[in-house]
Amino acid sequence: MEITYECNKVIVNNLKNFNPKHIFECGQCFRWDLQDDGSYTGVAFGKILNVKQENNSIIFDNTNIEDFNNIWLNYFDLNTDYGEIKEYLNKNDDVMKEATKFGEGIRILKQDPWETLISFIISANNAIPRIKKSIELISKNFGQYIGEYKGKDYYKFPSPKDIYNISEEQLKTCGVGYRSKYILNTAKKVVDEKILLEEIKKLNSEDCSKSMREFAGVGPKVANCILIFAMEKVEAVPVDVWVKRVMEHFYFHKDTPNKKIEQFAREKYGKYAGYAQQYLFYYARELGIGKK
DNA sequence: CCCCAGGCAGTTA
DNA sequence: TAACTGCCTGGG
Repeated sequence: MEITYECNKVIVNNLKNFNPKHIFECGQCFRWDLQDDGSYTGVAFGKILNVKQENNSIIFDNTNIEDFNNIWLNYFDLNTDYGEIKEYLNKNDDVMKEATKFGEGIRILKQDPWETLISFIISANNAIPRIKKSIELISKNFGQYIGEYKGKDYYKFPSPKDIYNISEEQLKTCGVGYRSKYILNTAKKVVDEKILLEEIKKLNSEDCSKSMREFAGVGPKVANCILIFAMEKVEAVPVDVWVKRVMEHFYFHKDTPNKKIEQFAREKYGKYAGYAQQYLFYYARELGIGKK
């Protein structure tokens, strides 16, 4: 990995295991949008960034050295060796060999806990395009304006206090439906009880999950998503319909309870079970594996 | 028109 | 503690 700096952009050469499409379309994030030139523009930690792959380079546009080192290096998990992870997962597992080849450039983003908490409450029983639309509207309507990039305005994801101060009716205009109650309750709980998600992040996997499930609208699957995508618990295995389908298709050959699938994955893939889940999810969803 | 989507909470037995 | 059911919304 060689990093060079130019005016308003950071270029990383020879970065292995990094593919913007795989990263942004593997279901872990909702605020990155594909542009006409094949790049992705998104907002994270209050900053607008554009990511483009060109030959052997990844170009991070609209940023500088400080932000790259302080935010993006960690956000994109650039110090983790995904080659080693894949090697570990692929051992004695032909399905995983295919899945890691298919989503070779996946990286688990280290996202903001609050934004991830609300985003995955919205994700329950919902479709990705609609989740994205709701989060965009919530940010636009209730988040702080950041600036414009290539003719489009961008907004921060609203803070707990920002959401605390809005009504259920206002929130429903963002298309979240019955989840509005959960979102408002969660904002109220965080503000009133002065909950520090960064402290919860320090807990072990089990306690962290327990804490998250105290929020309305957070069950086992959503909690595991928050754990892996924001709490750095890379052994967490969210079992959604796609992971359920792919696991039943390749390993169980029959209808299996989600809990059993989670347990199986954690035993089979150990400390990297969360990564395994992510490769399997992307593989299954893109190819429609197990879909009736 | 009907169907369902990356689950959850609330209610039964 | 497992099984069952309704649920906002909008695109196919």
